[in-house]
Amino acid sequence: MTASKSQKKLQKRRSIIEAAVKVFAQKGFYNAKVTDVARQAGVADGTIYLYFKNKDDLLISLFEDKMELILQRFHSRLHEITDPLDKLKEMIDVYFELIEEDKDLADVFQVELRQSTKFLKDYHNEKFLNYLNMIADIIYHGIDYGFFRSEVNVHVVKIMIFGALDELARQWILGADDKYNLEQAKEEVKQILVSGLIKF
Amino acid sequence: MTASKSQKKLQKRRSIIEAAVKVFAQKGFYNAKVTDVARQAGVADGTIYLYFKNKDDLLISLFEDKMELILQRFHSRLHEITDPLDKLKEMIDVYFELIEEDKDLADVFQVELRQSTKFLKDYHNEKFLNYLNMIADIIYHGIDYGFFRSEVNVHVVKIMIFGALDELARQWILGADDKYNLEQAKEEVKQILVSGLIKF
Amino acid sequence: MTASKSQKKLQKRRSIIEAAVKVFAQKGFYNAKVTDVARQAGVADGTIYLYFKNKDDLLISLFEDKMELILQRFHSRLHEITDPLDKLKEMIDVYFELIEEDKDLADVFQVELRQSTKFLKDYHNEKFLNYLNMIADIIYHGIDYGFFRSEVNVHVVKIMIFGALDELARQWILGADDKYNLEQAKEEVKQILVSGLIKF
Amino acid sequence: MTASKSQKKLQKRRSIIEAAVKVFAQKGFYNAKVTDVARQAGVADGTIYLYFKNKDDLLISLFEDKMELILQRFHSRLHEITDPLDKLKEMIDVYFELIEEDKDLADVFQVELRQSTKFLKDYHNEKFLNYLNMIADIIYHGIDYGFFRSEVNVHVVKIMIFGALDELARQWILGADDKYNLEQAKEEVKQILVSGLIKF
DNA sequence: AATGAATGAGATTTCATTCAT
DNA sequence: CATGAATGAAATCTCATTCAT
Repeated sequence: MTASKSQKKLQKRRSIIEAAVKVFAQKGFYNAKVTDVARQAGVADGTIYLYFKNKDDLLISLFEDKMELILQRFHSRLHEITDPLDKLKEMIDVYFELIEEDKDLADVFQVELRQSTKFLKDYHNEKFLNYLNMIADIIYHGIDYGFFRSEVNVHVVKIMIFGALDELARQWILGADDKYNLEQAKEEVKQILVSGLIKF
Repeated sequence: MTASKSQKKLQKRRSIIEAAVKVFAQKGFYNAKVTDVARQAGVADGTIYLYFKNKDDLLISLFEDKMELILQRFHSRLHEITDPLDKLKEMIDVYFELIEEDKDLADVFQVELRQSTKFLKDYHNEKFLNYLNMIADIIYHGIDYGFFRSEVNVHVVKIMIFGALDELARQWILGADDKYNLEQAKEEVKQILVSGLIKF
Repeated sequence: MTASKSQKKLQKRRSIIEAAVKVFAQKGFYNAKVTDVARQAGVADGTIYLYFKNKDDLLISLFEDKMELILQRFHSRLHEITDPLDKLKEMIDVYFELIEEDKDLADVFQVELRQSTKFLKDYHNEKFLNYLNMIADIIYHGIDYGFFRSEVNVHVVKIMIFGALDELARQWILGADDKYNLEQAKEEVKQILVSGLIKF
Repeated sequence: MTASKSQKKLQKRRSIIEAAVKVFAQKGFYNAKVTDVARQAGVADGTIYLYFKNKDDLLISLFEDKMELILQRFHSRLHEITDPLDKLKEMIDVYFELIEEDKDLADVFQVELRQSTKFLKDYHNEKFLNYLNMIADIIYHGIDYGFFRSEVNVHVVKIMIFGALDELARQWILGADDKYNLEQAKEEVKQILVSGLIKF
């Protein structure tokens, strides 16, 4: 009984987060009203506060929950690949898949995630660091296997890669231009990164 | 007389923008109050509204004015360089110089501007496109001179480069980690991009 | 339950309108602060905005609600009278009764409503037209019964009558002079109008 | 020299009042901004305050100046007429002439004048009383000459007449209906008032 | 647990008025 | 005398959060 209750609670918590993703993506965190999220989730305003401490907490929880899922996805798709180049390429594929799959979620990646870093200086953004480290691990793996230049500054490169992918995604989402599709972007990025990292 | 008058007006406009950069960087756009900006600029609240339509307009004006200066800086530093690799490298140098020179401005560009829905979505961002095109021109120049692979998808690459630089800057500004200094980042980025673009 | 709920809402809406009548009459629409109305109604400032879109809407709603009641009063008092002269006289009696009963409401109608440009010009005033038409109907009735001159320009006369009553009410309310009481005014008006309209 | 200076001053004062009439008529006193009046008058904002103590004073001055002119007009047109009926009819003619001549001025009569009565309770509206008394004098004159019923309550009737004319003017100005022209209204009013007042 | 009406602090913005030029 | 940029008090309205039902 307690189990089913907590099951139900989790369910509702999730549906509020889902609503928040949608609303925050559409209006931005600051312009989104708690009422908007409540209406989207089909609950009363007050109900939000039974599941989250306040609006800020909702953003953080949203971020953590979603990031968790994303990290799982990366892990499950990458952990069996041993070839370093394949691993890097697969990571890029998974990234663009995620973007294509859920534009709203992508927006969370693009904008809210950014904010949250600063937003709460105290809040230590562990999930995001895990994400960056996953990229770092791919590079380290490539260096260990002798595919990538050993003098690569992994810390810098992981940020570079994240930034590059991120910005391509943003431009695609904003639809500011239709001069490229994600497929082309994907291939070009792979090409540049592989050439940039590989040892001759 | 008219000249000195409009000179004075421009002066004040500029000082309000300078104040806004400082305040927005410190508190974030949404948490910064118009009063804060006014106090920082040493003017009355109402004065802000003699120079800007509203708070959003202040942010956008800030962006446009500053971007203008930045583009000028890039132009004056790059237009005489003909060697494609030097041109790319110099662009990266200028970029990081700008970041180092004015951390507050960098913060507003990197973080606060991303938060303004209006800015991101509604506002048609000509100055930003000019910036991206400047990067594109450097690549085209390299291709023309036969230094870069001719099949490079310039449109994708310019976004990649922008994103990579941007993210490195943001991470540095947020000071999330002090595992790298800008000097290291600069060199690593040059290395990767040159290797990634160059024709063998 | 839904009924009692909406009952309660209506109750509060009404009490806000009642408070607005009092406050607007006392300070004038433009000088009255929303806070004043809220305090008078015993609610928080924000509550006003749960029931009315804005301050203007409060004034318009006040007018519509009250006018509705007034029209009902006229109707219930006049509809059974068939003698045209009695009908005209009763209308005048009811009018002055209303004024005497609620001086504050009268003031808002006579003075404050005139100030709201929006109200006077933009707002299409159906309720007010109903009111004028009620007067017109009384005249038509008198003409049909052969009591009033058949060549009377009803459209002009209804406005005249409205204006005359209205101004008498206003002067009485403003208390600019205490040279007459409503009773005297009532009789004089009846006398003049009847003599003015009657067929010999 | 002092004379010509004060001549000039009067000129400018008058032009500011003229501007105020236009602006207040268009926007209403409360919605009109001092800047609007200044621009309309072709002077700087601050200049207004060289001629009037404040915005309220501008309204009062406007009212007094205009009322003065109006009273002069009535006087010059009525003082030579001795026949009471002609006098009453001429007054009505002059009234509608004034309305037709200057719609903006009419609006001042219709709306702003109203406000001013309450607007400043302290301010004793002498000019307006003069106006009402002019009407009263016409009635007294008619009674003295034995044309009008001697028991007429002049105080009430003067207000009635003012109200009736006023409302007809307002309805015509607002153009709410084009069901009557001023000519028709004029004749109807004369007819009713004469029949209402006359002694048999 | 859920609701949603009510709260009230607080932010943006306006505009009458002043005063240095 | 005239100007108009600057002021800053003050008002409307919003919205995160609470709490009685």
